[in-house]
Amino acid sequence: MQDFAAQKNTFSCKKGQQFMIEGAPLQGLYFLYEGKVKIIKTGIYGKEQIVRLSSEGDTIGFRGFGTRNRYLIGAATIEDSILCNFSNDVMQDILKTIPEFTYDMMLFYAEELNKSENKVKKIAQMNVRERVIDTLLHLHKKFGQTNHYLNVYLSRKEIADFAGTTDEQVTRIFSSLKKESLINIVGKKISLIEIGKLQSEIIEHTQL
DNA sequence: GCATTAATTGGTC
DNA sequence: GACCAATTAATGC
Repeated sequence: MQDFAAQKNTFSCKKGQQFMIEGAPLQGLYFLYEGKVKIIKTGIYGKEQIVRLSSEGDTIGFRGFGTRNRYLIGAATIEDSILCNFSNDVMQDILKTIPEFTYDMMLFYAEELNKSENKVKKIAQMNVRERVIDTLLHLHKKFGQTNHYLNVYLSRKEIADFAGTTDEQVTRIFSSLKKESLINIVGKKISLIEIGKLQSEIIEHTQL
């Protein structure tokens, strides 16, 4: 494994930088050392859909190697990040040489596919308010909360892209949630006050 | 400090 | 619930 680890290419990215572009030729697989990244799919009208978010230790671009020769998704940093890149050749060597790694990879794929299916279901079945709440809960689960504030700063637009709606809707839902004292917002910092209530609101409507 | 961008709010379809 | 417009707040230079 040491041999393979030597063949990586580490680089850093400033906030908002797109390092993986839709339609660009494959450059292997990325590993996120530090920072946060959003995975994007751009629609025909220039609308972005955030497919998933990645934090430290996540693998990015795993859908894009081996099969097709171009990426089907894009990725951009949402804060200053450090990434490293493994080329296709290196990846294939690793997969063919280390069965344990390949097995872990397979479990990882299965897991991600499951998450993806759940997300599709959510977008299709939940209303906007529920999707925004779900996004907040996801952020809470993924990045955690310190001093009662989420450890991630996303613009309204980015939250909208993730929830599959528009930034105006996100703003409106934020204000009503704030009025209901379910969340609190100070600048870009978001605080989930009544996590239990937020969760129950989603579950009630999901299990109908 | 000024200019650009993001957030908020109201309105229309 | 999306799109547009106007105002205000925040941010970059």
